[in-house]
Amino acid sequence: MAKADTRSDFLTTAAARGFVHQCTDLKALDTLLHAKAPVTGYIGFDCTADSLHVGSLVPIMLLRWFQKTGHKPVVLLGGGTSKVGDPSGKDESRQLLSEAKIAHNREGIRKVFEKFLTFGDGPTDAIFLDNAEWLDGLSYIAFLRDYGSHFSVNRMLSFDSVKLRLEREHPLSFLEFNYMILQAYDFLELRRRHDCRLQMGGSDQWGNIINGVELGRRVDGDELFGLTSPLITTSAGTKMGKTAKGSVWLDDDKLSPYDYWQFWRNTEDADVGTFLGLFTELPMAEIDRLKKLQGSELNDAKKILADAATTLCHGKEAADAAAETARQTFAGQTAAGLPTLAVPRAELEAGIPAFELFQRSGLAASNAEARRLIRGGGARINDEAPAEETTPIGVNDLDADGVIKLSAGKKRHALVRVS
RNA sequence: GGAGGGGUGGCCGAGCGGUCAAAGGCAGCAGACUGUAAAUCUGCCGACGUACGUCUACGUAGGUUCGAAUCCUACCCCCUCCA
Repeated sequence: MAKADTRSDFLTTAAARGFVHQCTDLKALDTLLHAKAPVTGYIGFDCTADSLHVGSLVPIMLLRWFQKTGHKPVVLLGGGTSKVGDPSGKDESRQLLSEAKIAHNREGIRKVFEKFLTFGDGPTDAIFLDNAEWLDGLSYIAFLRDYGSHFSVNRMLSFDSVKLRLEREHPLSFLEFNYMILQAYDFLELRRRHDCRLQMGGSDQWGNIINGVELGRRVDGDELFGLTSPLITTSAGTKMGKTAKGSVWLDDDKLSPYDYWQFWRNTEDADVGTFLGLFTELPMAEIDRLKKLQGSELNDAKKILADAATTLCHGKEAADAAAETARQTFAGQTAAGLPTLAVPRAELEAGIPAFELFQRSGLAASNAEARRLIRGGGARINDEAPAEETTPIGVNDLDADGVIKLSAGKKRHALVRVS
């Protein structure tokens, strides 16, 4: 990694924390960032879902550092390119999204960003842009004539994003093939409209980014820069950001702060140091100390990671509550902060079969799955295994606080209350 | 437009008239071991029913057959080569 002699705050910090993978011209970029007060830089985000998950956290944090070190971040939402679909790294063609869906997604994503960046009109305030603004109005012939000659198909075919698809004989439509051209054009527009000089992104965006850098140079004679971050996988080699419940969303409507906290708490040993650098703002000296912890002591580092990451995303209060819920739960107590299922008193008086309760609480996806869970010995009701799948659970099982605690394995818990 | 190959469960991938809810792998869930870690081992892994069971599922729609993922017909989609 480029630890070299950078002088700018931004590159020095970004490199030390593990954000830097490749740069088009590290020296020149460093000089620019060091010399000029706010430089404008951007990262593009898809509008393919109505929220973002931890998979996008690296670029989000990178923009945050960009802002903190005195520069102006631009969040470019791909309202226009979402209508095309980025083929990078995917074998399947993306589904095309409707306008209404894209608008809905855009708002959800905006909400997430507001937690991580400061927006406004000031010189280093972040701004949101949507590339639909300039892409929607493009006229095909004019565009081809003005920019088409600057793209070499030979070259484009050599980019990994395209090459992979071709080699694996997966279909790549012309529509998708155009994605990189549009992305390159975005950079040009951003330079013209906002004097944006830097595009950042994941390492899978490298090809797309250099296209933009080159287009800017050829058309406007600008010196533009590209910077990519490593693609983060867990040390087990799997893509990060999946749990039992699916994606790890950054929106508390989609994933509770408690589950978010748990996600970080369950980080593999080998990833703790990397994650602390990327996903927290703890000083590097502290991180160096934490990642040296051995064996079970690393659990303390994981808690710090979970606290810090959850605070960034959901605020201090929610992080503390999540930590407390976790502490109680794993100390064998019944914590009030767990997900709760409300059941009418009459139903509880009649008794509900154990398997049904697990299904309704969300701990099992179907009755059949709940039954398997019980049969396999993974289910607990108030910390005791139910005798049978159908054992009726009722008012007698309520504890002193009026709740029944359900557990699926050691980590997944839920409460039942009378409504 | 012509010739050939192909579309199977979350993914990859076998099956090619019954013994197929469909091999195997990956992913996932649970158990053991641990440190709410990793690795390893074990069990589970379409839905619904306590259960012999029922329903849904092998691109789509029909057909042949006692019986089809497997055969036939039409259609849709993908790939390769030719024009």
